[in-house]
Amino acid sequence: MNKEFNCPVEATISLIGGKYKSVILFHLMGKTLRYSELHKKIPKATDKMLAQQLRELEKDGLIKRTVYPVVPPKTEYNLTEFGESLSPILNAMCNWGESYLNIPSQCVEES
Amino acid sequence: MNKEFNCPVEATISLIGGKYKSVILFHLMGKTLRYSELHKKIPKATDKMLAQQLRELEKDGLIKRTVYPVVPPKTEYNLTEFGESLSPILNAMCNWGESYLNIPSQCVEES
DNA sequence: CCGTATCCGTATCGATACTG
DNA sequence: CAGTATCGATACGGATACGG
Repeated sequence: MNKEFNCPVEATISLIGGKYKSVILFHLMGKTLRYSELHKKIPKATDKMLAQQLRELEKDGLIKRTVYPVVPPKTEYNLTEFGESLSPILNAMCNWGESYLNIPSQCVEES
Repeated sequence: MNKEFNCPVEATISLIGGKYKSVILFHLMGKTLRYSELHKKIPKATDKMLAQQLRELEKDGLIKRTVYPVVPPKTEYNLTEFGESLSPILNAMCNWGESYLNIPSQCVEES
């Protein structure tokens, strides 16, 4: 697999371009969420997809996964500093989607 | 195919998330390029991929394709206003890729 | 020059079932 | 609760050949 990129844009997309990756990252901005909370926010993703994308984001150093050895199980996800550095991009994507695609904003969280 | 999105970010990615789409859009920002010029800037893409992604971008109203009926053939691509509105996102992705991934910038064009 | 057509392997994604 | 395992469909992407 070729991991060299000619263009920064291409490199960036390779990290956040997955079907649910940018959405996951967006929901985790400035927050810590449990697996089930994350899943509620992205209902269309199956467990398989969600777990897989989370593993990749973790491998790429964008998110941190914390497992609490309790019953019932508890796993929390949050962005690393590296992940947080994506905020300008994620916010730009959210704003654009709202403005130009008229997507109802469930991104700007209601409390 | 489900075209409804829960989140603006997801909707945005669905338009620019293709392997070469964001790179194409980026190279066309504020410019008009011929097919061959575009291909030179994205050498890794095959003719098939480049043409396919260009068709999709055209279908989604992000780029305009102009064919000149001359010999040899001449086809030019440029962003629509809709496409230009993505500039903040594309620039953010380029800046981030340069800053955090240390990709040599061939994005900021040398003349 | 600007593509399309065909074939084909791989990666992505979904559905379902199951588990500590 | 937080996943994994398995199977299968389809989309993505590359190689090559060809055409107006």
